Amino acid sequence: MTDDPAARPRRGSAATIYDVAELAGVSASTVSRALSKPGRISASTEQRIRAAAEQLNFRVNPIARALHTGRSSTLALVVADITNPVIFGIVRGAEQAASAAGYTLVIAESQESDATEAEAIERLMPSVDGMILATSRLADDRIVDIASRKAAVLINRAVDGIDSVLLDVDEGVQQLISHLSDLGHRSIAYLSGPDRSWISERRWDGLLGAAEERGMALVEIGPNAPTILGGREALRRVRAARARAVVAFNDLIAIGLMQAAAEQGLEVPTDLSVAGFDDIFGSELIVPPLTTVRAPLVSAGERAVQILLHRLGAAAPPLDSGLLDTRLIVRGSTGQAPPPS
Amino acid sequence: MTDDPAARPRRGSAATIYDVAELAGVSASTVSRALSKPGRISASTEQRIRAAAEQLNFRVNPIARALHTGRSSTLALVVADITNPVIFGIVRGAEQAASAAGYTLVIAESQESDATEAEAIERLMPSVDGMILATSRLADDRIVDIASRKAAVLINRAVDGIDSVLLDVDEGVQQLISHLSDLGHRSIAYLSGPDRSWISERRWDGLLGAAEERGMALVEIGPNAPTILGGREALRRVRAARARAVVAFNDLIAIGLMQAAAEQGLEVPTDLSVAGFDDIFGSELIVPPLTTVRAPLVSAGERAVQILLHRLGAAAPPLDSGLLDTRLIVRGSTGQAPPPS
DNA sequence: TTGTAGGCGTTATCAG
DNA sequence: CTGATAACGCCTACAA
Repeated sequence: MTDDPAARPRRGSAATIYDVAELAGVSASTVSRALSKPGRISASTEQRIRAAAEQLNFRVNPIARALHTGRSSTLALVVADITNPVIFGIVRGAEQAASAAGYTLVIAESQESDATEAEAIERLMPSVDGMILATSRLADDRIVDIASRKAAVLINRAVDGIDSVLLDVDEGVQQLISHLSDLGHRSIAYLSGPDRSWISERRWDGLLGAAEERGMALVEIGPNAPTILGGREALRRVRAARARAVVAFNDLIAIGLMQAAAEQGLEVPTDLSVAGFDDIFGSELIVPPLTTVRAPLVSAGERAVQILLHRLGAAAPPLDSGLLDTRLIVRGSTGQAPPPS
Repeated sequence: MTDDPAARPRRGSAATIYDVAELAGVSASTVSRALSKPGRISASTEQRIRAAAEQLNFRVNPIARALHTGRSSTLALVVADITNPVIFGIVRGAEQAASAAGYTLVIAESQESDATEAEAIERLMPSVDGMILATSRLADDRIVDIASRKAAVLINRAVDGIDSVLLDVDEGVQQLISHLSDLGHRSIAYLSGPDRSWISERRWDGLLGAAEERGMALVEIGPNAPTILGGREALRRVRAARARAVVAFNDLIAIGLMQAAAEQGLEVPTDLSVAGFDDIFGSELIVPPLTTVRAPLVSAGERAVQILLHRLGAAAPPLDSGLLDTRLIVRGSTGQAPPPS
């Protein structure tokens, strides 16, 4: 006696399993089973259900599923600054790995502020299955706390007991120092990154060790904002230090330094050798092209997702679980040390 | 007679409004009200509820809320290629505007494939409140279909009846053509973008109009992949065409062309003037720095989000609703036309 | 193999 | 102003 609404979902909104069930003449739970665990259901009904779902253009509602299962098939990637080209590679790698596994990636930017970062994390926490912290400004204990509540993986930072994707800085740093040494440099200035940046300190440590080995002098100039502007502003102190070879925390700083140097008539690499880290887009575009320690950023993003998926039981562990290699890319910004004056 | 579990939520998982309610000695619905619409509740109970929520470290579960309200406070941004620097600005603007409004941004990459794009959209559709299609490869009718099911806004593409953020190409193009004309160029080659790219055709149309006005010759060379490699591969045809002034679909193509030209001993801008579109990161880094038509990408991303939020009733309409201005940035890659031979 | 009956955490409706 | 109660769409014991 009621009219038959089976052929279409109610009022414009998306079809539900009930609509499909009605059309296929089965119960909603059967539909649910047919769609989520194929094979555990009679072939003929499964056939009918699939046809009905198709006809209704049905999609499971990930939100409803997530509410019940507690898993949203969503991963969060938290970064300090989206405009930093270092992030691009990580984002790309993570996005590809995530979507290949049927996961969605949400991106949050902390804008270099730990308060903003903490807030973004809290906000995202209930709706993601895991978090990737790519350039966290958070203190170790905050990170431990986060990881205790949700699967988490760090990129380029180590905290005891927390999964992380680490780069083998030493490898590239050794190559870099040896390269500069070969060019006759005996003294190096390191333009450090932001204060309390874990990765900046790792790079500094690596440089320190490598410089000591070769009896080279090393001074630190910083902290510097990890941006082109940060590099430009560092020139003054570089000149004051009479540095002839500068290693910057990242390529952005190196590029800024080179720009400012050029404006003041300083020749790179004749008067000043400059090297960076990361090998971002743009590093080989500038003149002279930048000598830099390349980091496999895309792989880092990929691996972070793989680790997370493995932790979530949604994938096999990453094939290769060691450190990611870094290596020196020699281009034109480093040259022979000027003769001692 | 039962033990009192009020002080902590059950077994490790996050606290719910019931936990808060129990601790505060009120009902769950009161908690819900107190937290979502402050003021509509007695000050004292609201006080107590807030304290209890605080103590339990309670966060509303966005998934549960979304299931009931049908709104997830999430926006999707669909792009063709994350590695394309044009996207960076859009992502940044969109992310900032979204998170400022308490919205989450999810990013999906279609990898230049319309099938992948359609799939990503279908997958995201049920769990977002709106979609931004930034570089869609989809046909008009598919887009219309999507927009009929979910709030949608296009960037850099117009489809009848669909909201979009458009750039005033003509403005920048006029300036560019007039600039080249002033330099004595009478003939221009346009390196077009991907086949069926809406924006490439708009740029072509603009160039055509401006060139006609000035009686300049214009030829199209393409289609080209919108990448550095695409630009490199175009050099051969540029030489064959004896072009002295080239306008590339985007900066990436322009940069690739300049690289290849330099390798073959062609001087820019002496032998060849090159200009691009977008003013991406890197355009002013290369040598000579690239003359380009700047697009306000960050603003485009911002405005797309604003439009969406307005459509969703979550914000006021964008203050300025006209076309976004583009304008010529003259740098070193364009120069005097060589004397007629 | 299939159906029934909760329940996931929240909000909205409707009484009180 | 506050408290029951019923959805939201899906999944999963438990029954049949």
